Amino acid sequence: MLNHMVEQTHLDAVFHALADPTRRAMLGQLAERELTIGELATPFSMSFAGASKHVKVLENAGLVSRTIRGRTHFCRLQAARLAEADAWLKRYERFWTERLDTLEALLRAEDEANAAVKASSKPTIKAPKK
Amino acid sequence: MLNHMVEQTHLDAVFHALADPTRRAMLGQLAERELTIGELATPFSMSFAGASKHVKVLENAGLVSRTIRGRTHFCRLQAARLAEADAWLKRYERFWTERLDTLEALLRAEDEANAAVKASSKPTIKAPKK
DNA sequence: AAGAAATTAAACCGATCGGTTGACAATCGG
DNA sequence: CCGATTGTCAACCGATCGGTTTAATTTCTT
Repeated sequence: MLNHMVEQTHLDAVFHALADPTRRAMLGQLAERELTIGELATPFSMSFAGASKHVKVLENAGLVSRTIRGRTHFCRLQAARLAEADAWLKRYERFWTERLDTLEALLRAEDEANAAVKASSKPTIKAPKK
Repeated sequence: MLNHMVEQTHLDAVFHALADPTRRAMLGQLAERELTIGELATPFSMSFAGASKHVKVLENAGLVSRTIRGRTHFCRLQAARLAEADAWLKRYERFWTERLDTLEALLRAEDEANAAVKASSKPTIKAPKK
Protein backbone atom coordinates (compact mmCIF):
# COMPACT_ATOMS: atom_id res chain seq x y z
CA MET A 1 0.00 0.00 0.00
CA LEU A 2 2.98 2.27 0.55
CA ASN A 3 4.99 1.43 -2.51
CA HIS A 4 2.24 2.26 -4.97
CA MET A 5 3.16 5.89 -5.45
CA VAL A 6 6.75 5.72 -4.30
CA GLU A 7 8.57 4.24 -7.25
CA GLN A 8 5.85 4.11 -9.84
CA THR A 9 7.97 6.41 -11.96
CA HIS A 10 11.01 4.25 -11.25
CA LEU A 11 9.22 1.15 -12.47
CA ASP A 12 8.35 2.81 -15.75
CA ALA A 13 12.01 3.59 -16.42
CA VAL A 14 13.32 0.28 -15.12
CA PHE A 15 10.97 -1.95 -17.10
CA HIS A 16 11.46 0.16 -20.19
CA ALA A 17 15.23 -0.16 -19.82
CA LEU A 18 14.88 -3.93 -19.44
CA ALA A 19 12.64 -4.23 -22.51
CA ASP A 20 15.62 -3.99 -24.86
CA PRO A 21 17.81 -7.05 -25.47
CA THR A 22 20.94 -4.98 -26.01
CA ARG A 23 20.50 -3.28 -22.66
CA ARG A 24 19.78 -6.57 -20.91
CA ALA A 25 22.97 -7.99 -22.43
CA MET A 26 24.88 -4.95 -21.21
CA LEU A 27 23.62 -5.55 -17.70
CA GLY A 28 24.70 -9.16 -18.05
CA GLN A 29 28.20 -8.01 -18.93
CA LEU A 30 28.22 -5.53 -16.07
CA ALA A 31 27.24 -8.29 -13.67
CA GLU A 32 30.70 -9.77 -14.17
CA ARG A 33 32.94 -6.72 -14.22
CA GLU A 34 33.00 -2.95 -14.40
CA LEU A 35 33.17 -1.88 -18.05
CA THR A 36 33.77 1.23 -20.11
CA ILE A 37 31.40 2.55 -22.75
CA GLY A 38 33.69 1.31 -25.49
CA GLU A 39 33.87 -2.18 -23.99
CA LEU A 40 30.10 -2.19 -23.75
CA ALA A 41 29.76 -1.08 -27.37
CA THR A 42 32.10 -3.52 -29.17
CA PRO A 43 30.30 -6.85 -28.67
CA PHE A 44 27.19 -5.46 -30.39
CA SER A 45 28.87 -4.03 -33.51
CA MET A 46 27.31 -0.73 -32.62
CA SER A 47 28.62 2.81 -32.75
CA PHE A 48 30.00 4.42 -29.60
CA ALA A 49 27.19 6.94 -29.72
CA GLY A 50 24.62 4.15 -29.86
CA ALA A 51 26.10 2.42 -26.84
CA SER A 52 26.36 5.75 -25.08
CA LYS A 53 22.63 6.27 -25.50
CA HIS A 54 21.83 2.81 -24.16
CA VAL A 55 24.01 3.41 -21.13
CA LYS A 56 22.28 6.70 -20.53
CA VAL A 57 18.93 4.92 -20.52
CA LEU A 58 20.26 2.41 -18.01
CA GLU A 59 21.75 5.23 -15.95
CA ASN A 60 18.51 7.23 -15.92
CA ALA A 61 16.70 4.10 -14.80
CA GLY A 62 19.18 3.87 -11.92
CA LEU A 63 20.45 0.49 -13.08
CA VAL A 64 23.98 1.67 -13.81
CA SER A 65 26.26 4.21 -12.22
CA ARG A 66 29.18 5.90 -13.90
CA THR A 67 32.53 7.11 -12.63
CA ILE A 68 34.70 9.14 -14.98
CA ARG A 69 38.44 8.62 -14.76
CA GLY A 70 40.37 10.61 -17.29
CA ARG A 71 38.71 10.27 -20.66
CA THR A 72 37.09 6.89 -20.01
CA HIS A 73 33.75 6.33 -18.30
CA PHE A 74 33.50 3.26 -16.10
CA CYS A 75 30.04 1.79 -15.67
CA ARG A 76 28.99 -0.51 -12.90
CA LEU A 77 25.79 -2.33 -12.10
CA GLN A 78 23.45 -0.76 -9.57
CA ALA A 79 20.98 -3.41 -8.46
CA ALA A 80 18.65 -1.57 -6.09
CA ARG A 81 16.17 -0.72 -8.83
CA LEU A 82 16.24 -4.31 -10.00
CA ALA A 83 15.19 -5.20 -6.48
CA GLU A 84 12.25 -2.81 -6.80
CA ALA A 85 11.18 -4.47 -10.03
CA ASP A 86 11.52 -7.85 -8.35
CA ALA A 87 9.41 -6.63 -5.45
CA TRP A 88 6.69 -5.55 -7.88
CA LEU A 89 6.72 -8.97 -9.56
CA LYS A 90 6.52 -10.72 -6.21
CA ARG A 91 3.01 -9.37 -5.72
CA TYR A 92 2.01 -11.86 -8.44
CA GLU A 93 4.19 -14.72 -7.27
CA ARG A 94 1.29 -16.74 -5.90
CA PHE A 95 -0.25 -16.90 -9.38
CA TRP A 96 2.56 -19.01 -10.74
CA THR A 97 3.63 -20.83 -7.59
CA GLU A 98 0.09 -22.15 -7.22
CA ARG A 99 0.36 -23.97 -10.52
CA LEU A 100 3.92 -25.08 -9.87
CA ASP A 101 2.88 -26.46 -6.51
CA THR A 102 0.17 -28.63 -8.02
CA LEU A 103 2.57 -29.73 -10.77
CA GLU A 104 5.15 -30.53 -8.15
CA ALA A 105 2.61 -32.54 -6.19
CA LEU A 106 1.81 -34.57 -9.30
CA LEU A 107 5.46 -35.30 -9.99
CA ARG A 108 6.09 -36.19 -6.37
CA ALA A 109 3.18 -38.64 -6.38
CA GLU A 110 4.54 -40.20 -9.56
CA ASP A 111 8.00 -40.53 -8.07
CA GLU A 112 6.62 -42.17 -4.98
CA ALA A 113 4.66 -44.61 -7.09
CA ASN A 114 7.83 -45.58 -8.98
CA ALA A 115 9.81 -45.84 -5.80
CA ALA A 116 7.23 -48.19 -4.34
CA VAL A 117 7.37 -50.48 -7.39
CA LYS A 118 11.15 -50.63 -7.74
CA ALA A 119 12.11 -50.26 -4.09
CA SER A 120 15.43 -48.91 -5.39
CA SER A 121 18.14 -47.16 -3.42
CA LYS A 122 18.92 -43.91 -5.23
CA PRO A 123 15.96 -41.64 -5.94
CA THR A 124 16.87 -39.76 -9.13
CA ILE A 125 16.30 -36.24 -7.93
CA LYS A 126 17.49 -33.63 -10.37
CA ALA A 127 17.76 -30.08 -9.09
CA PRO A 128 15.81 -27.68 -11.35
CA LYS A 129 18.70 -25.35 -12.29
CA LYS A 130 21.05 -24.10 -9.65
CA MET B 1 22.88 -21.16 -20.05
CA LEU B 2 19.76 -22.67 -21.55
CA ASN B 3 17.33 -19.89 -20.97
CA HIS B 4 19.36 -17.30 -22.83
CA MET B 5 17.88 -17.93 -26.27
CA VAL B 6 14.65 -19.53 -25.21
CA GLU B 7 12.46 -16.64 -24.20
CA GLN B 8 14.60 -13.70 -25.17
CA THR B 9 11.81 -12.58 -27.45
CA HIS B 10 9.30 -13.16 -24.64
CA LEU B 11 11.25 -10.94 -22.28
CA ASP B 12 11.23 -8.06 -24.75
CA ALA B 13 7.45 -8.18 -24.95
CA VAL B 14 6.89 -8.78 -21.24
CA PHE B 15 9.14 -5.99 -19.99
CA HIS B 16 7.75 -3.63 -22.59
CA ALA B 17 4.23 -4.47 -21.49
CA LEU B 18 5.19 -3.85 -17.86
CA ALA B 19 6.82 -0.51 -18.66
CA ASP B 20 3.45 1.25 -18.85
CA PRO B 21 1.65 2.26 -15.63
CA THR B 22 -1.80 1.79 -17.16
CA ARG B 23 -0.99 -1.77 -18.12
CA ARG B 24 0.54 -2.52 -14.72
CA ALA B 25 -2.62 -1.19 -13.10
CA MET B 26 -4.70 -3.39 -15.40
CA LEU B 27 -2.72 -6.42 -14.28
CA GLY B 28 -3.32 -5.34 -10.71
CA GLN B 29 -7.06 -5.32 -11.35
CA LEU B 30 -6.90 -8.67 -13.08
CA ALA B 31 -5.08 -10.14 -10.10
CA GLU B 32 -8.32 -9.82 -8.15
CA ARG B 33 -10.95 -10.86 -10.67
CA GLU B 34 -11.60 -11.65 -14.29
CA LEU B 35 -12.61 -8.44 -16.11
CA THR B 36 -14.06 -7.34 -19.41
CA ILE B 37 -12.46 -4.77 -21.73
CA GLY B 38 -15.00 -2.18 -20.67
CA GLU B 39 -14.39 -2.79 -16.98
CA LEU B 40 -10.66 -2.44 -17.63
CA ALA B 41 -11.19 0.80 -19.55
CA THR B 42 -13.47 2.77 -17.20
CA PRO B 43 -11.13 3.37 -14.21
CA PHE B 44 -8.65 5.14 -16.49
CA SER B 45 -11.14 7.46 -18.24
CA MET B 46 -9.92 6.00 -21.49
CA SER B 47 -11.72 5.05 -24.67
CA PHE B 48 -12.67 1.45 -25.34
CA ALA B 49 -10.27 1.42 -28.26
CA GLY B 50 -7.45 2.63 -26.05
CA ALA B 51 -8.04 -0.06 -23.47
CA SER B 52 -8.43 -2.60 -26.25
CA LYS B 53 -4.94 -1.73 -27.50
CA HIS B 54 -3.43 -2.07 -24.04
CA VAL B 55 -5.08 -5.43 -23.56
CA LYS B 56 -3.75 -6.55 -26.91
CA VAL B 57 -0.24 -5.61 -25.81
CA LEU B 58 -0.69 -7.61 -22.61
CA GLU B 59 -2.15 -10.49 -24.58
CA ASN B 60 0.70 -10.53 -27.11
CA ALA B 61 3.13 -10.57 -24.18
CA GLY B 62 1.29 -13.62 -22.88
CA LEU B 63 0.33 -11.86 -19.66
CA VAL B 64 -3.40 -11.98 -20.29
CA SER B 65 -5.69 -14.50 -21.95
CA ARG B 66 -9.10 -13.74 -23.38
CA THR B 67 -12.28 -15.77 -23.65
CA ILE B 68 -15.13 -14.35 -25.69
CA ARG B 69 -18.67 -15.01 -24.45
CA GLY B 70 -21.31 -13.36 -26.57
CA ARG B 71 -20.27 -9.80 -27.27
CA THR B 72 -18.11 -9.37 -24.18
CA HIS B 73 -14.45 -10.34 -23.89
CA PHE B 74 -13.33 -11.63 -20.51
CA CYS B 75 -9.67 -11.14 -19.66
CA ARG B 76 -7.77 -13.06 -17.07
CA LEU B 77 -4.25 -12.88 -15.74
CA GLN B 78 -1.72 -15.35 -17.14
CA ALA B 79 1.25 -15.40 -14.82
CA ALA B 80 3.69 -17.77 -16.52
CA ARG B 81 5.47 -14.99 -18.38
CA LEU B 82 5.71 -12.99 -15.19
CA ALA B 83 7.53 -15.99 -13.78
CA GLU B 84 9.97 -15.82 -16.69
CA ALA B 85 10.64 -12.16 -16.00
CA ASP B 86 11.13 -13.00 -12.34
CA ALA B 87 13.54 -15.75 -13.28
CA TRP B 88 15.57 -13.30 -15.33
CA LEU B 89 15.71 -10.85 -12.44
CA LYS B 90 16.79 -13.60 -10.07
CA ARG B 91 20.08 -13.88 -11.93
CA TYR B 92 20.91 -10.52 -10.32
CA GLU B 93 19.45 -11.27 -6.94
CA ARG B 94 22.83 -11.64 -5.27
CA PHE B 95 23.70 -8.05 -6.14
CA TRP B 96 21.04 -6.68 -3.86
CA THR B 97 20.93 -9.47 -1.27
CA GLU B 98 24.66 -8.99 -0.69
CA ARG B 99 24.02 -5.53 0.64
CA LEU B 100 21.01 -6.71 2.61
CA ASP B 101 23.10 -9.51 4.06
CA THR B 102 25.74 -7.15 5.37
CA LEU B 103 23.00 -4.94 6.77
CA GLU B 104 21.46 -8.00 8.38
CA ALA B 105 24.81 -8.98 9.81
CA LEU B 106 25.12 -5.56 11.39
CA LEU B 107 21.68 -5.82 12.91
CA ARG B 108 22.37 -9.36 14.09
CA ALA B 109 25.61 -8.27 15.76
CA GLU B 110 23.69 -5.50 17.47
CA ASP B 111 21.06 -7.96 18.64
CA GLU B 112 23.70 -10.32 19.97
CA ALA B 113 25.36 -7.49 21.83
CA ASN B 114 22.05 -6.72 23.45
CA ALA B 115 21.43 -10.40 24.15
CA ALA B 116 24.84 -10.79 25.77
CA VAL B 117 24.05 -7.99 28.13
CA LYS B 118 20.74 -9.53 29.02
CA ALA B 119 22.07 -13.14 28.99
CA SER B 120 19.01 -14.45 27.12
CA SER B 121 18.48 -18.06 25.95
CA LYS B 122 17.55 -18.06 22.24
CA PRO B 123 20.16 -17.00 19.66
CA THR B 124 18.14 -15.01 17.14
CA ILE B 125 19.19 -16.65 13.89
CA LYS B 126 17.23 -15.43 10.91
CA ALA B 127 17.48 -17.39 7.64
CA PRO B 128 18.46 -15.02 4.76
CA LYS B 129 15.29 -15.42 2.72
CA LYS B 130 14.14 -18.83 1.57
C1' DA C 1 52.59 20.92 -29.71
C1' DA C 2 50.38 17.25 -32.62
C1' DG C 3 47.63 13.61 -33.05
C1' DA C 4 45.15 9.56 -31.45
C1' DA C 5 41.58 7.83 -28.27
C1' DA C 6 37.13 7.98 -25.52
C1' DT C 7 33.09 9.92 -25.25
C1' DT C 8 29.12 13.24 -25.69
C1' DA C 9 26.00 16.36 -28.37
C1' DA C 10 23.17 17.37 -32.11
C1' DA C 11 20.74 16.54 -36.11
C1' DC C 12 18.44 13.35 -38.59
C1' DC C 13 15.97 8.84 -39.97
C1' DG C 14 12.20 5.42 -40.16
C1' DA C 15 9.57 2.77 -36.80
C1' DT C 16 6.88 2.27 -32.93
C1' DC C 17 4.10 4.19 -28.93
C1' DG C 18 0.03 5.78 -26.57
C1' DG C 19 -3.92 7.91 -27.53
C1' DT C 20 -7.95 9.67 -30.11
C1' DT C 21 -11.87 9.58 -33.43
C1' DG C 22 -15.12 7.50 -36.61
C1' DA C 23 -16.86 3.60 -38.99
C1' DC C 24 -17.97 -1.12 -38.73
C1' DA C 25 -19.47 -5.81 -36.81
C1' DA C 26 -21.62 -8.66 -33.67
C1' DT C 27 -24.84 -9.60 -29.96
C1' DC C 28 -28.26 -8.70 -26.62
C1' DG C 29 -32.89 -6.97 -24.89
C1' DG C 30 -37.08 -4.91 -26.01
C1' DC D 1 -36.82 -5.73 -36.41
C1' DC D 2 -34.69 -1.76 -33.75
C1' DG D 3 -31.76 0.18 -30.88
C1' DA D 4 -28.42 -0.13 -27.38
C1' DT D 5 -24.20 -2.50 -25.76
C1' DT D 6 -19.47 -4.39 -26.47
C1' DG D 7 -15.77 -4.41 -28.87
C1' DT D 8 -12.44 -4.20 -33.10
C1' DC D 9 -10.30 -1.90 -37.02
C1' DA D 10 -8.21 1.74 -39.59
C1' DA D 11 -6.54 6.17 -39.93
C1' DC D 12 -4.40 9.74 -37.86
C1' DC D 13 -1.63 12.55 -34.31
C1' DG D 14 2.47 14.11 -31.76
C1' DA D 15 6.06 11.91 -28.99
C1' DT D 16 9.48 8.76 -28.22
C1' DC D 17 12.64 4.90 -29.73
C1' DG D 18 16.78 2.83 -31.54
C1' DG D 19 20.08 3.80 -34.55
C1' DT D 20 23.25 6.43 -37.56
C1' DT D 21 26.52 10.22 -38.97
C1' DT D 22 29.05 14.32 -38.20
C1' DA D 23 31.16 17.54 -35.23
C1' DA D 24 33.00 18.93 -30.88
C1' DT D 25 35.38 18.18 -26.26
C1' DT D 26 38.50 16.28 -23.31
C1' DT D 27 42.44 13.54 -22.20
C1' DC D 28 46.27 10.65 -23.06
C1' DT D 29 50.59 9.69 -25.63
C1' DT D 30 54.53 10.93 -28.03
